[in-house]
Amino acid sequence: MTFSRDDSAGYLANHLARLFARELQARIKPLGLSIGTFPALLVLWEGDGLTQRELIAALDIEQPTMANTLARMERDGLIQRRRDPHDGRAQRIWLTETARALEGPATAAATAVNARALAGLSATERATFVALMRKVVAGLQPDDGAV
Amino acid sequence: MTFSRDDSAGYLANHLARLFARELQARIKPLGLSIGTFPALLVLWEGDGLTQRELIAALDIEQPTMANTLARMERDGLIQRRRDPHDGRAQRIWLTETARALEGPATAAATAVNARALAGLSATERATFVALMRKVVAGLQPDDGAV
DNA sequence: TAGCATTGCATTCCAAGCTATACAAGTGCT
DNA sequence: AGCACTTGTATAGCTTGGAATGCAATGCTA
Repeated sequence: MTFSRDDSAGYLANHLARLFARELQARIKPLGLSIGTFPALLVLWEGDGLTQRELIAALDIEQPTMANTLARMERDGLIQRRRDPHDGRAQRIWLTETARALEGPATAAATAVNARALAGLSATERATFVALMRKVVAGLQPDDGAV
Repeated sequence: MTFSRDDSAGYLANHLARLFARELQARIKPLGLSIGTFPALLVLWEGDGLTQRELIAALDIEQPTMANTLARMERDGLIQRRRDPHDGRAQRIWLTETARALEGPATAAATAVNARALAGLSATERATFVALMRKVVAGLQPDDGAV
């Protein structure tokens, strides 16, 4: 009775994420983007001027990871950081024109990746798949040591 | 019509994998293991004496990643590498007693993580979830530029 | 059998994620 | 005002993942 990788949700989730990452990277590299910045951009395209803390809350990323990602984004001309006038600790994050211009092509690339990934599933299966992932994420999210 | 993270299979897969990784790491760190070695160990527990190339094929990991992982495993006393007598390029990978002894506790930890992750799903949902992940992985796997 | 292509692995360099830690700016209390 | 506490970021150091490249051993073929 060995532990079977292909029956393990965790193993499959890891494999799945790597495959998605490979696909997405291939498609957005030509745009000058890398996958780590993508989640942050998705949030900022909806509205920028957020603090690092707000981004973290939206994305469930650890703070040092986000700090690091933002540093790369600033280096690569995707964002600017300006101190919050009311709170000297915080910085508000603003997209550059470059980053704004990438919203269309970048989300199109992500949509294409999702489409390719789910190509083998029926419409019902796709909906089920996404719903189940959402459910598992939600259940795993907090320190749900609930009774 | 913005791109919605929580409707995106790719975003969810990434989030899911991070949550699984956090959980598993917490549980196997006390054993002296880290998550990157886990897939390799699962294969080797089924039978060692494999080459790096064979491990890579089993796990769909890039070669430099595996080389790196194996180097850490050797450093940490989990494996030994011995040259293949018939092929001077290849090395065969053998588990140490330490690594062998960890099979029980480590797979128990992974099983516990899976159980916790899927706790909110019915038995049917669990089966569906795993089956769908497998299907998407399979579809994404090759360079399926099929006509 | 000499030359070339292939194979197996290592190395370098980078991104992206994490933990642990540090530190400065704000807040609250006295 | 002074102090402790909290909050927002940054830094150091590690793991895990990949691309690009190098190199030695092997295999193939003319």
